[in-house]
Amino acid sequence: MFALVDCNNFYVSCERVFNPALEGKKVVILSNNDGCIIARSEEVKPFVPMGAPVHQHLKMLQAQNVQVYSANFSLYGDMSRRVMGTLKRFTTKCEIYSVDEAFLQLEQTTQLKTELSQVQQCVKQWTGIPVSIGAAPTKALAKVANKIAKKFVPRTHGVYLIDNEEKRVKALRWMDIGAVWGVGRNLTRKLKELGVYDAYTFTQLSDAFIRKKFSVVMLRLKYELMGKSVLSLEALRYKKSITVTRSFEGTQKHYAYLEERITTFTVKASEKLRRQQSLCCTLYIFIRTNRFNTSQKQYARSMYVSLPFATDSSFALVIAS
DNA sequence: TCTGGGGTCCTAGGACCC
DNA sequence: TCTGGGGTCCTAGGACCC
Repeated sequence: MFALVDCNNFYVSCERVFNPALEGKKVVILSNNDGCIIARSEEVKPFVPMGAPVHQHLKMLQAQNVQVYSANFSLYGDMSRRVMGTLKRFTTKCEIYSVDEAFLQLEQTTQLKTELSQVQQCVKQWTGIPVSIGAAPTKALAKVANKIAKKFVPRTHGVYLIDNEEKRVKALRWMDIGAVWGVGRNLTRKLKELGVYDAYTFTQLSDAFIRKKFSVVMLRLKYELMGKSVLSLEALRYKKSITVTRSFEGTQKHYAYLEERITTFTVKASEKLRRQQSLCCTLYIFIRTNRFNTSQKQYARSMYVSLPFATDSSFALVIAS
């Protein structure tokens, strides 16, 4: 069985740990430059979409008396490590999937639900972060179970298992196709055109049809939703690419400024590289104008720099950049 | 006026080889 | 007038995720 442990409103929860007065209050967290809303407390979700530009919702935020915070990523990273560290005390079979999610691989026993409730309580007690847990025979189904755990908290208390055929079918019939893991906007549109509106209907399409109309990725998804596990736990993951990018505050017109920023980003990237004890042999540098500015001509340039030897040296990388 | 940042994987098509 | 077939590797672009 796979269990997906997902931190509730992670960034907001982190802020609440250090400022308990925010508990029960409406809170949003903003991206770099305070441009977008990247996290919302439960109370805010109904009226502010994820990723929304702040300036379009300022009045609403004020009217609803929402507490607005700039992101503190180093704090969130630290809290994430604490949560993951706690999970790893329960099992070594743990895949850190993102800053606020982890898959655990566990034996299917009659005690599983009780054990997962204990995990949930332990994480809350040790880190202050509330989590929801969904468990099922495959990763994709664990994702579905997690959605249910979160959606029906009064009944599930944040823990839900899909551990028999009846629950699996019921869950898939309930699940909107667009909410399934791996089905984004474009695939949703395509599937709905074919009359597929829920996850269960998707699993009724033939393998050949899925392979022909979509890709091997979607075929794997079908197997996963059918309860046949094809995605395994990836406990150790080294990043294959490391990125440092920023949007600038306003329009920049001086070459020297760009040069300084690129140097800074390159140094940051090489620090990340050394932290995971890797070397790199290619550098990619790109720049582009504000893509939301429709009144002026857009500009975008990029280039790859192949290094003569693999390195993690800030110096070598900055010279190359 | 103001719109984030960091990742993964797959596929089609071109270049090249025998 | 006729112009193969099969393979690999690389890259850009597109899809997705949180």
